[in-house]
Amino acid sequence: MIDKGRILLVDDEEDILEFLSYNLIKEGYKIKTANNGKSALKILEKFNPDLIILDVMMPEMDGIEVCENIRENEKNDDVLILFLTARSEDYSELAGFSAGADDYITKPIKPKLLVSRVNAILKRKRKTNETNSPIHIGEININKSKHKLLYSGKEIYLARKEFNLLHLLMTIPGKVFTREEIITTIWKDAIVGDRTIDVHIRKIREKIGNNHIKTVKGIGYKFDI
Amino acid sequence: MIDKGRILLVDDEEDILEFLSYNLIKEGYKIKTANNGKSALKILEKFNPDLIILDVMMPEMDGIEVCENIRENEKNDDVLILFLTARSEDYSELAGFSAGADDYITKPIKPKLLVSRVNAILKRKRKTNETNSPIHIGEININKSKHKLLYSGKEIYLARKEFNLLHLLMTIPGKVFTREEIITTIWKDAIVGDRTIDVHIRKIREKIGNNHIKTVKGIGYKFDI
DNA sequence: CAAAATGTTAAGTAATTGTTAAATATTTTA
DNA sequence: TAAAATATTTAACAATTACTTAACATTTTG
Repeated sequence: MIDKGRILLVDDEEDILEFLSYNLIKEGYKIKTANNGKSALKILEKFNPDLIILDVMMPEMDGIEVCENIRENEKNDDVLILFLTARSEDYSELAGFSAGADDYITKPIKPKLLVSRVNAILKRKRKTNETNSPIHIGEININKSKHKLLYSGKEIYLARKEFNLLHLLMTIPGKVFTREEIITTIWKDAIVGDRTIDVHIRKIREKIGNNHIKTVKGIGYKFDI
Repeated sequence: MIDKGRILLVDDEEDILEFLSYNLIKEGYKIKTANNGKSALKILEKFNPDLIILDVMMPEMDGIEVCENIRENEKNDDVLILFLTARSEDYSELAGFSAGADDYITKPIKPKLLVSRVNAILKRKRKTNETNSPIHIGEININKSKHKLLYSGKEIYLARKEFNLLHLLMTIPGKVFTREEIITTIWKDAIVGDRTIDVHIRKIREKIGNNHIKTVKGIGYKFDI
């Protein structure tokens, strides 16, 4: 089955984690679970989910707090957060939204509702992701509208051409972009010499290391994780 | 009472319109009602609501259709749409979200839930929409409606263009505003020379230091914390 | 191994932005 | 309303940064 997306579930009740997992795996999502805020934050670093489903009521660190923690780190700008709240806790919606939540679902959870909501929110995400929104791959975070590149959370400055080039490669990780594609995208109609791309590639590699941009001889370059 | 926002209610049942109106007027919202999709679209043109509450099940044109109609027109990009759906119609959420709804409430409607949901969704909107509300970032406090800038609590005077420019950059911290964006926002259609922006930037930097406004060569300027 | 393609360097060239001070505009004040 | 005070824009030039090139080295491929 195709990878529809990655979801991190956070709840202190094992039953609920299982219930959610069961229904979402059936839909084709990749799932990880955490039963408290701390371990959620830990898993978050490696798992790079598209969506976090977060119970508001948890011992120690509640959902609101976890959410705020997540949002503090710029790296997580583009992860979606969905709250689980008991129907009675009306107030929590307000606090939740201002803490940076994107949506919420009330308990008791109905499978059909859950699934349709998750599908909807992730569909929306994919749509906005295609253009200018931040791309997050592995340790690398690139945000075109902010012209900002984070590598392991550290900001690295790239000049305009370098930035655009890296961004282009990252829009479709794994895809080999031919030299021609690169030229027409980054340089439009300008005519530039043969070594120009290489020099830019070199400068990017100088800054982010040699592990990500791979040369495919005779064709072009690609970004790999 | 202060104008908290404008809401358009659309339902074919008069009882529900009254019930919703009663509860929302009590909260300080301005209300208009329509009992079918056609008249809703008509009212929409003049009333300019912040939020439309839309019943899914209506004769002739159902909520989904109305919603799609609304979203077709770019003018309505920023109006929020909230669906009313009977509990059993789970499927409608899916259709609703993909038609461009922002949230939904299930019938039977509980007043407290309704009100808190509406408050929350409109609060979120105001927060993102309100260009005039004070912005507070780090040591800097800028208040457009008062034309006042505080730096570490101390007032600093900025001339109008300087002020508008700084304010613009601060509306989305981190985002790089291109020179073109800046020109069209601050100068509207006026034609100004190439160095004008730089001079203003320089004056702002003179007053608040060089640590906040960053140059992104070839692109524009951004405000960073 | 030879040809083709890519990598590397440093230097030259181009493009962009910074800085002044003076020229205009605009607003305020008397 | 005229003078004074401020604000804004321009223009000339300096400084900085980005980009490209060219020459040569290295790697890959058939």
